Amino acid sequence: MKPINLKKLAQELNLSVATVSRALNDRYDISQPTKDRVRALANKLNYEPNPYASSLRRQKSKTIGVVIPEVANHFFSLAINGIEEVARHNNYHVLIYLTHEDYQRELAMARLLASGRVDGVLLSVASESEDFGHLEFLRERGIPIVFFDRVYDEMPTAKVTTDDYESGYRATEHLLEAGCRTVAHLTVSQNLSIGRRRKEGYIQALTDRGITYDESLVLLAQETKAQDISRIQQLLTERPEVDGIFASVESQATNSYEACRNLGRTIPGDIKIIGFSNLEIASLLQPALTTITQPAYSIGKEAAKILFQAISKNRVISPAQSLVLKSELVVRASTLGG
Amino acid sequence: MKPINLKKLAQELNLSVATVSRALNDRYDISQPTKDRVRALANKLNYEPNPYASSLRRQKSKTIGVVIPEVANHFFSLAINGIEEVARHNNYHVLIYLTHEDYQRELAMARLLASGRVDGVLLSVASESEDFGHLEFLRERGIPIVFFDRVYDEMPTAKVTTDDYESGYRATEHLLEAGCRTVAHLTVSQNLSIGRRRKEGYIQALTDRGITYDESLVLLAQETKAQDISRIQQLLTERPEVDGIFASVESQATNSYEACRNLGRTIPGDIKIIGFSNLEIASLLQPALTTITQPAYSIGKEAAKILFQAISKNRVISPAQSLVLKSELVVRASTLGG
DNA sequence: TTGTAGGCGTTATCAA
DNA sequence: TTGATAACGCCTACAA
Repeated sequence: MKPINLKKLAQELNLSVATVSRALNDRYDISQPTKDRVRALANKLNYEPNPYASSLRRQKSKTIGVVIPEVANHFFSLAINGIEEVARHNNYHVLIYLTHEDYQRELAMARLLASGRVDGVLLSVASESEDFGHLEFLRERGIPIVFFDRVYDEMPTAKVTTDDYESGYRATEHLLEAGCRTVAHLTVSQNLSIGRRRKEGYIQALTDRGITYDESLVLLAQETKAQDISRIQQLLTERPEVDGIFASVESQATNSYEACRNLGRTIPGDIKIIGFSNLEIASLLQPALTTITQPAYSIGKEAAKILFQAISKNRVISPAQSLVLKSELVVRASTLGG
Repeated sequence: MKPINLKKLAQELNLSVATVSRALNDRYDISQPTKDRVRALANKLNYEPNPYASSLRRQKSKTIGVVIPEVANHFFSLAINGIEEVARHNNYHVLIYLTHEDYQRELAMARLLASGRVDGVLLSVASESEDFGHLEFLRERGIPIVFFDRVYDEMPTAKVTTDDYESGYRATEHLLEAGCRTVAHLTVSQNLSIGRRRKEGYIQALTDRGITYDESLVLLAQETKAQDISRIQQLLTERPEVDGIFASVESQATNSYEACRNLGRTIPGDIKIIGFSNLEIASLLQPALTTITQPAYSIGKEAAKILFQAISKNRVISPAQSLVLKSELVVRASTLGG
């Protein structure tokens, strides 16, 4: 069955297509009786306007694009929740794109989005990303972009992030105060803003306590989980003095647990662990994991709000609209004692 | 800057719009030199065709809709990974809709999708759902639907599910073999196919061992996590003989952990727990959680494949295309001993 | 091999 | 208050 369209409604009602369209859009220049008649029939026939015809004519897609590295990750899925809520509230649709941390895919997706398919983009950059020419291209095409969590610092648009530097500092400080002397740092690509800032906080916290920063204690996440675990084990073996681990991403915290278990190291006895994490069940781990928890849902929500402001007012987004939300340190058993 | 369109390319090249269009679509009736010229300019100007104009004309949206109860859930986010992979492979875009288990939202989303916005729908039903008239409506409009995991049994279309009955049976059997005498069952709305089947497996496993099914040992998930935990505690307190819990959804397994902790019950000593779960870190819990793990990624992938077959061949989907994948029982510490 | 013209369904402009 | 018409950008008969 073909979907019903304006023409059919108009025929049935002996009205012009234009009148039917205006009636359905509740225009002031259509009489109430006509509106009622039109709406009655539209309801009866389950009329739904063709969104693409409408988009073409109005030059509005009523759709936003969300580009993220992955979805099987608590941080991003909570952020999507926030985004979806705001989008629905604005009667917008949400297209989702996963880069899988691949810069080439991010490039390709930017191209796809430059065609008018979306009215705006929310993006968290892939760790392999290099520059942001592809995103400048989007902006030139008039498509506003708001970054969340992982940003290109230099790009002049709004970014919704957390206090990564401070959180990195606090995490490290917390380990040191718990009695750690040698703190390893597991982080992500230093191309990423979050990777750099969290590490800077780590370094500063060490420095403030007179500990020299030792680059060989820093590990970057690899391709696979198995690789990561094995490299952590290698580090812990080669550097037996390591008694604290600050993981910059959730996966590296749990990888550290596995590495410790494999090596027979106890947590927090031998090694204390803290990690950025949005795991709901951090408290059920053995031992319960001390976390830096980001307000993931709010990040998504606020980023979307900024985007929709720009879309509805048709204004360029200014970097001044950026927001920095606070993460929370939740102390649990994995950093106890000392 | 306005996006470039066919007309501008045509002007620049002194060709007709039609020729440019055909050249870009690599039609046989355009000379190679012309194709080369057109492509060169299109590349230079970063031309991207307007997808909505194209959709309108071709009556194809190159987009599918994914409707799920929530995204902050390992099962669904892994399924999305599978779906996205297949979609990208087919050069399709993915719209995502979250019902938050609300039937009204599922209704509203079905309406939105009936307008030609998508060429097909992948759906996992909301627990509050009642009937599927809204989805039949979609099908009548020519939009194919494939269900995954949570299905409307009666609707004549393909469903990709897991062996829920058998898994429920095995989970219960496993607890009994580990020495449990009184097994509680935490499940979801019995409107849901998965809720019913898993419970049937539970009942049958009990019956086969001569244990009478006791309805008061079955708890349905509530609105909030706090409510769920408190009801589990209430059950464990009123029925101190309960020595095993079979949780039909991930959240209820971890809720059970919290309830036991709050009551000072030890796992697996006092109570053994098994749960459906896609938690990667089930093994890091205290104690490690025995799980029934669904092939979430494959479920998403297979469901998407069936959908794209129907879309590309323009054929109605038959229930005969349904697939039942196997879940895996992974025994860990939470059901040890006996 | 290329161009002309019409239409996909909707909305905006102008006229009645 | 309503109708006729053109246009959004693209694709495809049909014509040349």
